Amino acid sequence: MLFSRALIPTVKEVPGDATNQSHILLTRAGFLRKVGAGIYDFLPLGLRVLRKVERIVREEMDRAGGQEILMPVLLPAELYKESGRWDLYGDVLFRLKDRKGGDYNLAPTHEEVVTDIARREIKSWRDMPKNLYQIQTKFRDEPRARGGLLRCREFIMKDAYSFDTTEEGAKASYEAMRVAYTRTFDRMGLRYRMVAADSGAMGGSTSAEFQVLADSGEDAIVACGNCDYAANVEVATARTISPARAAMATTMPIIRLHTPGHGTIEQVTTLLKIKPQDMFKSLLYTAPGSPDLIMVVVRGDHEVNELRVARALGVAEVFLAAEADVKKATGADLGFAGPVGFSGKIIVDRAAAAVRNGVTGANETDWHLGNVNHGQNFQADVVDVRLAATGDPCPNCEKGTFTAYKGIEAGHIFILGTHYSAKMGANFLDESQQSKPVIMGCYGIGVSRLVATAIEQHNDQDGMRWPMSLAPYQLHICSLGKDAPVAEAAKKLHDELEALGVEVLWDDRDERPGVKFKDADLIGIPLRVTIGAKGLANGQLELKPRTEPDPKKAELIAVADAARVLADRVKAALAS
RNA sequence: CGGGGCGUAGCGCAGCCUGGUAGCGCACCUGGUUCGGGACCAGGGAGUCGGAGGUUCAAAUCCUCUCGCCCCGACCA
Repeated sequence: MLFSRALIPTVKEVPGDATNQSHILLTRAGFLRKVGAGIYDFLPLGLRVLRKVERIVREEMDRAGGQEILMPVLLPAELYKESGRWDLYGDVLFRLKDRKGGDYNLAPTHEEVVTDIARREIKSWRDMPKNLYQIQTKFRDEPRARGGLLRCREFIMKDAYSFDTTEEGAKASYEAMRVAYTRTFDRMGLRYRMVAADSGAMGGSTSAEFQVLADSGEDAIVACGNCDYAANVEVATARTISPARAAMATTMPIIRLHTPGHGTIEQVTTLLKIKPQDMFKSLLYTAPGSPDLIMVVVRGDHEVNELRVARALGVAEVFLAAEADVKKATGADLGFAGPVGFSGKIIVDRAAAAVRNGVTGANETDWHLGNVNHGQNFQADVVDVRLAATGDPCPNCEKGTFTAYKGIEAGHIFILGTHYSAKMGANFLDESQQSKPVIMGCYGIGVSRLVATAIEQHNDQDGMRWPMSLAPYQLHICSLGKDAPVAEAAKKLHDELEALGVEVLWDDRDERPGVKFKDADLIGIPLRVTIGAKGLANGQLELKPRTEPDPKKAELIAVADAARVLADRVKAALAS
């Protein structure tokens, strides 16, 4: 491809609304343009990367026994009404009406549609196992689209669905997908962890997320330094160290502490010269169906795991109470809530329950209490409700400790069981002529999100650094100056490489060298070839990998057999 | 959903407080000089100031409504 003919609108200025590297670089390098909130154009280079991601995903799904299908995005509401998600999905579901006033929605995912296929086409135990997948656009009206391609309202996803006759079969299907995902992300050169995850509203028994490690990620995960255990903090078990210590300390009589204007943990610890782990942090939550606020108490240095709070209360989710409600329930301003004397239900985390002679809010503005002890000064249900964090002991091997990471969820695999098949009547006849619901699994990969995710892990101050497997082109030729021999040599090399099956971008523009080098670094094609008049006079051209930080460091290659040598380099990089 | 902020040329922004001829940088076009890490000089084109209504002799500027967009938060009470 000739740069002069391509649409590659690079810009020097950082887009005003971009906050993360992938969004900034995709925009600056001319891969992506914003159309609306969470809605984007893929320009030629961006689409080429997207296609590379799709190709790898497709190859690995096919290898694992999947069959590709294509389901519609526009869905009659009946399907989602049948599964109950027409109501459950709430505002996230894009809804519309046709000219007759009939209800429709845009598909946020396709369990209902694929289950509809299954109930019509999969009738016998002989028809299974099956694995159907598609690469298709999804629509979700996110409360807040953000991060460029990382969280969009319209995005491209690979979703696969497995159908089995038995639990064991479903587990085998799940395992095949796990292996396929590992291969997929390995081929993309990503650093990731497979982590235990919440099955959430999906209602399945087994699920795991593939989290690509990146500081810009929205998800928090913890991983053991000693064994393979890794989990989303939502589900990680945070164990408490030596509860025996608590029993040893003698309790002291409660005291009142004047803390005017000091409401936060940080302010109180500074004022009283104590450590956060000697404080009780009290948060108030509302739960659907419960008129009263629930107080959750964790140690001052810990965070509340809201998912676990919800589980402990037997509800789907809980919400932090509004400021006005907190004042009403405690009689004090924010920052001075505490369990002593609180009349409502209290849940205390196991670690907080072990705190002896701790400090907490007095439910009176500008006052705290000292020497507070669970069991003596307040009663509460003891439940593990805190988030796991760095340094916590691993519950799996009991030797290692957790390290916390930020991750971008790139894939999620579930065993769904009969959640949808039972509800929608996707049944089959087994060998003994009994009708049973098929056992399903579902497996997603965020295809368009991966384009951005790869950049989050592969960039530097000059631009993107694509792995060969995802690069929009494999080799970038910069021809410098206007000398006819240089242009001729570049054209010859370009044509020869294309004939050898190499994807080449030749910067043939009438631009100064600096402009070409800056654009080449920004676009981030893994191999760059420079052809200049001086080198050409010696029969040489220069090869520089994008990952080489020294701009002057380049390998000299004889022009005579450059095409063959370079094609071999590309092949080698693809194979590694 | 709560809080904050922004909509002015293709992009990034100033001007608004204190109403009076719409500006800067990048990009773009023309000519010239340059040419191995985002050149320089000269000239030029390009904007219903998000939209609607109002106040006023006069509105980008003040008021009301509305649409769009961004950030923070959905936590440390």
